[in-house]
Amino acid sequence: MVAKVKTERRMFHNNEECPIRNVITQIGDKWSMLILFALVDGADRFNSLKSRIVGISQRMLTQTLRDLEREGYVKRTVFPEVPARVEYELTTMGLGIVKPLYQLVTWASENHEEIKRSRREYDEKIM
Amino acid sequence: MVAKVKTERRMFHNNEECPIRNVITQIGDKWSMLILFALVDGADRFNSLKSRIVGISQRMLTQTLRDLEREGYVKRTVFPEVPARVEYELTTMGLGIVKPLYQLVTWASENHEEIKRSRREYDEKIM
DNA sequence: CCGGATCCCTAGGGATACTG
DNA sequence: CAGTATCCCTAGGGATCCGG
Repeated sequence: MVAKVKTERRMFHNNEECPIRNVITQIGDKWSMLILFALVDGADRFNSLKSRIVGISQRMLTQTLRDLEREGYVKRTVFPEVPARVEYELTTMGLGIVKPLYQLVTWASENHEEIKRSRREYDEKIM
Repeated sequence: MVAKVKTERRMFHNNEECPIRNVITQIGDKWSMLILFALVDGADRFNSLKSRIVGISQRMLTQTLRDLEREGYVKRTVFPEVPARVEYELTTMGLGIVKPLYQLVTWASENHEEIKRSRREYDEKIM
């Protein structure tokens, strides 16, 4: 069986003490995973990321990159050129978390048709 | 190498077409994962879940359970007794998604000290 | 016991305009 | 180019009270 995530059938709840919430809360936001995946193939610059991650605003790209940097997933490098050039790349830990995330994405890809079907079915029952 | 999640270096963005966002958005909320994990060992009743998942409100437990049911992860069974008794259990698909989620949780458990360290370091640099 | 219905408040996040 | 700073609006979610 899989490892326990609870204490005596009592679930963690405090963000500080619960690794699940503590880690997933950050990655679970709107853009973090997409940015991590966008960096898997190697370093990239701000505006390149912005155009590749369709729909993200400048504000959220900056902010999420800062958060990912703070968590230790992303390394930010400023090249003192004119105009400024900034590159972002995954750290070892960033590459580390991407692996289990891919497991999830793979599962999601394989099952999201079934999930959409389940949603439709549920919604029909309600109405 | 891992499977691509992008199209020609262009990331998915639309929730309808992007399995990542489409699936993760749902379980990425505040309580879904905790509820799924709470049901791994078998079916459980509403109030039992409520006391085991410390900190969850009645409102959010109900709502999240409904969402999980709609996604197809959880089956809800009402026993026509007095007082009413309702049991929730994982479906096959619910058990399915728990596996990759555990990969993530395991990773999180192993790395969240390192992450907390990274946060402290980052915050010190800023101030 | 298991919720549904309300009220309310905050954090997340979009749009836009401005800088080194 | 790579941000910062504002404004603003909505969705998430807590607290509380009511009902089958």
